[in-house]
Amino acid sequence: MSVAVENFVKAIYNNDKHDIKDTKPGNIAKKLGISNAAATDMAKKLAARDLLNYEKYQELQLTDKGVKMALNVIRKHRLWEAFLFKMFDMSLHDIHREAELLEHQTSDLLAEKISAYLGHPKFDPHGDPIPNANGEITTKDTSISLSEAMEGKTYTIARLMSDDKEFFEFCTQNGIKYRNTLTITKQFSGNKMTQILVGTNTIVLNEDFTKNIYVEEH
Amino acid sequence: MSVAVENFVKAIYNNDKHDIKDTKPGNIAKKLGISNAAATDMAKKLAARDLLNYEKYQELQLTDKGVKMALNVIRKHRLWEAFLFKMFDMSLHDIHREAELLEHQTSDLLAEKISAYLGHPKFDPHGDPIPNANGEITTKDTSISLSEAMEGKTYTIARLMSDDKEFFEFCTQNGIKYRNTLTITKQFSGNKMTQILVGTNTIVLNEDFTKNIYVEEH
DNA sequence: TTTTATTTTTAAGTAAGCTTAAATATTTTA
DNA sequence: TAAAATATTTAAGCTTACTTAAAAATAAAA
Repeated sequence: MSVAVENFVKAIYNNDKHDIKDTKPGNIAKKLGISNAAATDMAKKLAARDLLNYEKYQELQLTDKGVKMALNVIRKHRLWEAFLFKMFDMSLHDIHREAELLEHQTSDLLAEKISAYLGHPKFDPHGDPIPNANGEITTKDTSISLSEAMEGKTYTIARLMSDDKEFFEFCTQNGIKYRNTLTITKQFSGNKMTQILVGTNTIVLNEDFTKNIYVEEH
Repeated sequence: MSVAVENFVKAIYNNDKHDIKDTKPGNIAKKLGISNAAATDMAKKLAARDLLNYEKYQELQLTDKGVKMALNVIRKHRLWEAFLFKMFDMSLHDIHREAELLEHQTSDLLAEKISAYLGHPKFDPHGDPIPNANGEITTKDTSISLSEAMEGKTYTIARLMSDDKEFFEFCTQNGIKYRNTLTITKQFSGNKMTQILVGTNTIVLNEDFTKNIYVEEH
């Protein structure tokens, strides 16, 4: 299974989970930074390998086999994140970047060794759940996007979902991290801007940032 | 720099160091498990990129740039070996296999973090020297192949050079490991067979194994 | 030294993973 | 609902990293 295939399957899986459901080739292409034509092409090839269902102009749907592959890669990614986070003093963004590469070159054996070393953690440093060796996520996710949360309420940060370096730098600088607490002090004009309180810091976020922050009721 | 290029350059470097010097495409091809034609092809391409000097029917010679690339990859390989060896209970062969993959997906930053964590080690678990971040090997190598060592003498094991799983299993089972001591008790018919004493074990090795064991005078 | 065996090189071809440009279908909006 | 905008697909083409088969050169053996 090549890097391109693993990334394609992973992109569909992640998109399916977290975006406004749009798994058509164009949207996957955008996530992967490839052309629409390349994505359509790949979709056809993966359909032939029973990793996804493809019908012209329709959404791409992973088969069980495709989901299994995605979860296997995601497991390795998140284990690497947890491991690097524990071992080395590196930014969340740098850790993410390393994991993005290492995930494709990690045997199931090594993944298991890392998992055991960490005490089989259920979450990575962003708060994302780590699938077990069978590709099952045993924790249930009750988190909501901060852009959908309610003014006046206090939440626990459940996940930080982003590939963007600036987002993580911003979070680090402002105490926005996994398991910290925040309160929504004010929402402006249809949730386009959100004012939050983290520790003693009052911060105003726009939607580009709030949509990446997932929280749970306190 | 692709995996194929890194492995090609690495194969020339390693071969140049340790084999009866033969860096012609055919020999490199054999090491990499590709066809002679593919190796010739690659040699021409890498010559165009100033990584090696290529002249028809002649030995391939790495340029300074090529050596630098090789040492950068080798550094990452050996750091991973040292790191995995320290962290996890895995066989030397499994560790080698993981490192063979991870070496190509490791940033200089991560390599430096691993090196620092280990206290900037000078040798990996096979006894191979680890180049520093500038691609310099600061230790001088005075080891010789066991197949060239002398009967009756006692040596310290300096390096175990092999990709072969059975070789490492054999070594592990018989106490043949980095920094252990061995004595050559008998040599047979022009060094084709060598009898050694390791701890309380007497072992007879054929040349396929002795050529992979490097030793230093005691 | 000449023949034979081995290597190296060239040539032609393949698969994966991309690209751009044009054709076709779908979606939006007026 | 028809026109305009957008997205998807098809088609043609490129690069990398291989392959096999044949030609050419080198190395070994008689």
